[in-house]
Amino acid sequence: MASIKPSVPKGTRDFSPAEMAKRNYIFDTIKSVFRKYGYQQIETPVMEKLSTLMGKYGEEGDKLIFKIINNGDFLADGGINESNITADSKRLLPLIAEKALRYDLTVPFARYVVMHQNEITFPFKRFQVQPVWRADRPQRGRYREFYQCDADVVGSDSLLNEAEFVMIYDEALGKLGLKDFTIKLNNRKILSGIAEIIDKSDNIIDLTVAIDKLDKIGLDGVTKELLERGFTQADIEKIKPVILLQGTNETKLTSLRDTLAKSEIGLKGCDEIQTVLDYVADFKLKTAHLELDITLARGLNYYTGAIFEVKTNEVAMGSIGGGGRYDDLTGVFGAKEKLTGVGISFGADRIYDVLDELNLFPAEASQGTQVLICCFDKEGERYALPLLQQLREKNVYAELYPAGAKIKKQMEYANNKHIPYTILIGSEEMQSGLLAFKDMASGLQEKLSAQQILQKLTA
RNA sequence: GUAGGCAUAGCUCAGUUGGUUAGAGCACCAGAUUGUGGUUCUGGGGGUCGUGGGUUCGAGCCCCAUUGCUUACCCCA
Repeated sequence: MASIKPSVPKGTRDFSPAEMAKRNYIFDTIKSVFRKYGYQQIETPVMEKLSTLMGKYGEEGDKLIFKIINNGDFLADGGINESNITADSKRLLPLIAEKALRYDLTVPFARYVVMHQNEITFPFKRFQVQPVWRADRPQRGRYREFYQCDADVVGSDSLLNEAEFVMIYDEALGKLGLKDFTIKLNNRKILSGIAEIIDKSDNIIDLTVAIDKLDKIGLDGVTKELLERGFTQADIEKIKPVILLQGTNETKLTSLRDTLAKSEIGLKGCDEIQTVLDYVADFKLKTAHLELDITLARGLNYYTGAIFEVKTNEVAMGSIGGGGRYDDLTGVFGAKEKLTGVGISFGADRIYDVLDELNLFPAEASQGTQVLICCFDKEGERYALPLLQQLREKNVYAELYPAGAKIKKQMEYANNKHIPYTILIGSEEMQSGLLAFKDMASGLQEKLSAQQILQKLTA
C-alpha cells in the first residue's frame, strides 16, 4: 500500500497533553459553575437522526450539517435509480443518509426532553459539554469540530432563569480570568414588535438578519440591505430610531416603549427585558457588562424570547457564547404540552483561543507528575515500589521509570515532562536507606529517608 | 457558495535579476560526562523545494493547472 501523508480533516485538530490540560481547566471551571447553579450533566450521541436535525437551523444551517452516508450498499438499499439520482440532492439526501453529526447541543436536548418527558422532573436543568460539528469554512476562531458547554432549563417560564444565566456567564468567565466582556441581551418579542409596527411580520427573518449587521456595515449598509429585501423607505424611517438606539439600558427601554407603543408583543418584550435587568441588578454582576442590544438577532430561528450573546472586548474574536429562550422547540418532536426552554452556550474553543492570547492560563492548569523515581537496575526498581505506592496513597502524582535506561535518559524524561522532583535509587541509597532527592529547578540534591521525602511532597 | 494569501528539514522560516553540492534557529541522535536533566562545547542524521505540466542551456525562484492550508465575506461558538 502506498504510504499516505498523515493529516486530519480540515477544521479538526489533535489536542496534545499540554493543550488538554488547559482545555480541561476551561471545562472544569464552566462545569463547576453549572453544578453550583443546580444543573446536572447529560450526554447525547454524537450522531442524531438526520430528520431530528434538518429544518431546525434555517436553510443555511441545513447545509452545514455533516451527513453520514448509510452503511451497506446505499445505492441499492436506498432504491436509487436513474430518475432520482438525477433529481435534486434534497430528495436524494434522505435516501442515502439517515444519520448526521450533531450541529449543536440544544436540538438534541429538545429531542432528549421529549423522549424522556415521563421520567423528568420539571423544571429540568441540564448541562452538556460535548463536541459539535459544522461543515463551515474554517477560519480564525472557527472550527469544524468544536466543543459547546450548554446549560438549559426546560419547563419554567420564569425570567429568573434568564437572570441566572447572566450570572453564570459573569461568574464562569470571570473565574477564567476575563476582565472585560459584554453580555448582550435582546428579546425576540421586541424584534417581532418592530416588524409589527411596519406591518412586515412575515419578513421578520429578513429584518433581523439585516439589522444584525449594523455594527459591521453601518446604517447605510443596513438601509441598502433592507431595500433589497423588500422593505420600503417609509418602513426604514419608522424603525430607524429603534436601530440607532443609544445610551443606558434604561434610556433604550424608554425609547423602545415609545416606538413600540402600538405593538402588544413589542411591549411585552420590553417588560421581559426590564424584569431580567431588575433581577440581575439585585444579584449584582462582578465583571460583565450587560447591554441591551436590539441589533442582536442571531441566525437561529427558534428563539422566541430572550436572546444572549457574549463578546470579549479584550481581543478580536467572534462571540464566545450565546443562547436564548425557545418556546416551541419540543413541539416539533411531539411533546404533549408545550415545554418552554431557555439556555446558554459557552464556545470552549474560542474561549481557549482568547485565554491563550491573553496569557490567562494559570500554571496549575498544566500540572502533571510531581516526582519521578529513577533507578539503575532491577534491584532498585523493586526497592522503589513500596515508596511509589506510598506516594500515590498520599495522592502524590508519582511515576517510576522502568529499570534499564541510563540515568541521563531518565533525567531527560523528567526534564521534558516538567516533573519538579526526582528520586535516585542506587546501591548506595539502598544500603543507607537515604535516597538522593533532587529538585530539578534548582539542581540541588539531598539525601533523605523515604519518610522525609513523603513528608516533603505532601507538605 | 464568493474573494485574497501561502506551500522549502519534525517545527518556525531564510533563499539576491533564474546560475555549482538548497541554508539557519529550534527539535532529534551521539560524544565531552561508565551515578544526574536543564546550561555549555563538539560532531551527526535528516529535503522528490505540495503535486503535475510548461518556458529555459539551466527552475526552489517565471507561466499554467491541480491539491492542501490559511484569511476575509455569507453565516456562526
